[in-house]
Amino acid sequence: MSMKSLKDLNQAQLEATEYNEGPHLIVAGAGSGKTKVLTHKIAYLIEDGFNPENILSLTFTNKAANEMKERITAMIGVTKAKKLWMGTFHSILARILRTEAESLNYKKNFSIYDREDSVSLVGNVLTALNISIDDKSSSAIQHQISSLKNKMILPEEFAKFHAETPSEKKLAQVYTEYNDRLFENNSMDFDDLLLKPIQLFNNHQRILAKYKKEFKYVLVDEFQDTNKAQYEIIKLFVTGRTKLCVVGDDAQSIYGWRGAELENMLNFEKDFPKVKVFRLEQNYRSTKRILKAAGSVIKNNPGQIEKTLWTENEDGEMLSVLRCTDEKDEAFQISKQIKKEITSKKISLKDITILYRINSQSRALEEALRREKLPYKIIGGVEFYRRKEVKDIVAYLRVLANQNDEESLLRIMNFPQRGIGNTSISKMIAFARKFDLSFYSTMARIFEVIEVKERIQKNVKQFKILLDKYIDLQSKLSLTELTSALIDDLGVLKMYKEENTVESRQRYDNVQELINSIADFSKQNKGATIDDFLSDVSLFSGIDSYENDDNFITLMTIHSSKGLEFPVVFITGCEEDIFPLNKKFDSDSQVEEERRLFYVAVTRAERKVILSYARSRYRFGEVAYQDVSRFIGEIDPETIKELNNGVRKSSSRRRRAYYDELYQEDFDEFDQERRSLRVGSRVSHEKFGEGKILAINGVGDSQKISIAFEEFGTKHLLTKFAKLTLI
DNA sequence: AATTCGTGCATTTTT
DNA sequence: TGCACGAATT
Repeated sequence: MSMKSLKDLNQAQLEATEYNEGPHLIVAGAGSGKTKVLTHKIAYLIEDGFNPENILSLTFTNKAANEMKERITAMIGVTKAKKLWMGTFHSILARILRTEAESLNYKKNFSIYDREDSVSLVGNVLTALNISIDDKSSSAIQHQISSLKNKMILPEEFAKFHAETPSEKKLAQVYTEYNDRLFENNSMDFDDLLLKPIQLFNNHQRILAKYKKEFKYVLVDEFQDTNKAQYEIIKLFVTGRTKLCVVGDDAQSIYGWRGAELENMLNFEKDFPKVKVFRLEQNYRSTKRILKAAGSVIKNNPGQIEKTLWTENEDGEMLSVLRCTDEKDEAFQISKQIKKEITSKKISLKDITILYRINSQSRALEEALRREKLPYKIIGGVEFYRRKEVKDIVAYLRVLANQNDEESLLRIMNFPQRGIGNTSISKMIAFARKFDLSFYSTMARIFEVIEVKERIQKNVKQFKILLDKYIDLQSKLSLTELTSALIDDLGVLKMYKEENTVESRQRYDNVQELINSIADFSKQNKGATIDDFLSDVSLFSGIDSYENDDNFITLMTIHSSKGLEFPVVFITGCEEDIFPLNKKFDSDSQVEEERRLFYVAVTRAERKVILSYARSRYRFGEVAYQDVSRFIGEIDPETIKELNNGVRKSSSRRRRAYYDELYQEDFDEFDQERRSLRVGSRVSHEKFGEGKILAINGVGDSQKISIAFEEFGTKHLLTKFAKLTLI
């Protein structure tokens, strides 16, 4: 072993790093250093003489890929590191697809539709076919289509073998048309980026052979989250001679809803005989208490890969629970706790994260943090590249790159307003379909579309001239110059400035920011084309932009938090119907996935976990009364305590600033209830008579209470059944 | 064709 | 609650 750096690996990590024979699976528990193993493995291989361009390393987020690239660059230098094939499944395959597009009868400048684009295309298809399916939204139908694609069921197969009921038959029709339109638009959706390569490789053995020869070592991170198509691709690349290393944790599989098949991991040993399995079980992140709590919850899931996560870290603090009246109170109490943490314990804001199950929970939290003047950053939510003004400009770039991209073209027809309304557009679409033309070609022949008013025909003509000018300029200007000139020509900045509202100023800034980000991209990626930039934009996700440099509290969904760690973690909304979500309709397997999500949330924490739940919450426009999450009940009572006994009284003046009188009543009632449960209170029990509370352990239904009764001695009772009255 | 107003509906999670 | 979409109005 030549590398010094291998010294800081533990025995299990070292064995996994050094093993480079046949297919192997590394079962890596939370915080067990799997990224370290992956990066060391790659660096070690290259030092050993392996060609970096023969290594394919696949991750799920760009962020994970970038992080690995950085670490490897630090170890082996930028020249070699740059040659690695390293990225998300989607971005690597998009790259391959651009190279091989012709073999699929696509042009290499194809557009990539994100979810929003796909939904809008589905909407257009529904209108065109004049179909509705059980009153489902286009977004629901898009999701169904996406699920089919994830299972690798193509339109023909679905129509032939799976579509039986009338709704299914209609779905088949929509699915078929949707896919045809994608092809005509020279566009692919996210799922196509996985499906098309499979088609490509199956139909062109020579192309497959080329990549098989290239990829001599394939590494896959977050293997538990691969779907059927991704697994298929891995299998295509890997033959007897290829080396394959997959890393994952079945306990952290949280993308079942997106088609991830945990079975890929559980059955890995069946698909690849003579597989060698390594386990990373030592956790370096969390305290003993946190691991115990997380373990006590996840053990309620059957059928896991056997492993025991342990740590040499200290016991640590108890996990704590904040019981709150409603979502506003929850946000307020969390702010209070944060202030306490930063003043008393030298914890800075960037050490703290607030996690939630659904994005809509962030609103109340944001409001409270703003009021308390606590700086925060939201990861995900409405992302920069998904904002209307940004998407509008991006749509222009897409049309410049790919004139067949009808979705983008329709988006900008009347942006900025040039008097081409829906009526005229519908007429043009009708014309295009009738003569089997693309929308763009129809624009060239606008004077033949006699249904459109003459004045508007001229506007269309003008618009076409503008587009052609920039299509031509593409080859003469840099991407940054092109975009700046275009934005200038469109006059959008001027438009936003003149509007001069809070919103328009924001839009102004965002468009400026887009120009900056293009300049930045061009600098980072010398020689990159407009297609490269557009690929990047489509495949960008909120978490990719996360950097923990500035001093902010981080807010995000639990899904986004995967792979990250923070000293202090707040897990909010621990209520039935939020977390786990939709308990009424959930199958066991869905609850199990929610439980794994809970496990992910808890194991993000290094030192402290604070769970919160609200007794009531505004949902669907009305107050819903919430039950405590079953997951809180599953946590080992020895690791958890309630935090906010008596918090309310001292803060009543503060509270008034937050709540109207209606809430006030509720609080006082709540105080009464809390007071009866305090340690030291005297209580009376039906059978055992009077006594004094010695201790309260746990929360919710599993809460236990110890009482020293005068005549019957000390008893440990479940609070739920004890029927105690305060004396 | 654009603006304004009102109704109804929605909430997972994301590459 | 608040957003998106459709009808009504200018």
